[in-house]
Amino acid sequence: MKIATYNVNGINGRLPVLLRWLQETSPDVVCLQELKAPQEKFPEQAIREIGYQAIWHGQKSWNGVAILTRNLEIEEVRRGLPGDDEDEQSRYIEANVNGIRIAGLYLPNGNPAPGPKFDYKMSWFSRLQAHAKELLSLNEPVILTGDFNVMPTEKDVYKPERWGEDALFRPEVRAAFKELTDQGWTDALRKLYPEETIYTFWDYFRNAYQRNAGLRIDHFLLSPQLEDRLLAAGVDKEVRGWEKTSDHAPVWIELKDA
DNA sequence: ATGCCGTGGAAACCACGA
Repeated sequence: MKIATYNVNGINGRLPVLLRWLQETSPDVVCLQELKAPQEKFPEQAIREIGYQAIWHGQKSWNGVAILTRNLEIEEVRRGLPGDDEDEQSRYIEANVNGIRIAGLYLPNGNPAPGPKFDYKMSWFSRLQAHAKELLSLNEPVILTGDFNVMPTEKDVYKPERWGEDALFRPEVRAAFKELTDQGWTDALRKLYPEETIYTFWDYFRNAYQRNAGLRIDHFLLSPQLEDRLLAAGVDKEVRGWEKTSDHAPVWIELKDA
């Protein structure tokens, strides 16, 4: 089973790219972030026509997350991360698919830091840690995936010395990510490629993609029940070079059948 | 070092992203 995550940066503006990528790579499950569309503007018909069903949590202008599947039933478990009833932002959706609990997330950016946006990021992060702990206690196969807006280590940044104060790389953010993984989650891409330079995002300007000035911020975290089922993982880097493309590239893993 | 690009929505610019 192939599972992918893709921050599309506007699902309607990006629809031709998304459909082409889905048709060329045929992932079984896809988590999308940054739909930037209200609930009723999700392009369900176009996605259905190429063989995918979907659940989504939209929001006007910003955020928005979805889970797509091909020939697999989606049983939605929750939308919205627990721990703050006041949080209106659409950044989290969770479902059971083919015996796996899949959480698709879009962790807040947090810039500028310090400030209220950074505080929101850190509080969202602690809510995620708390919920992730709950999910681990199920002792079932669970995947946390999406745009974490965190480069976990210096290897994940093209120029780490320039990013130390940034909300994606500040020490407390990296510490929060480590605290999360230390619960027992496996960073799937790093497990298979411990030393490689792997990026999932390149800025639109300064020819970042051409210079490979990238960041690794889209991740797959696997519960212990999935560790031995990880067959392969990668980044569909060429998609970042397409016309009218997102600033993120799709990331995927392949799992052995249970 | 930096929103230099790009999106969406409202308004003919602004908020936001990483």
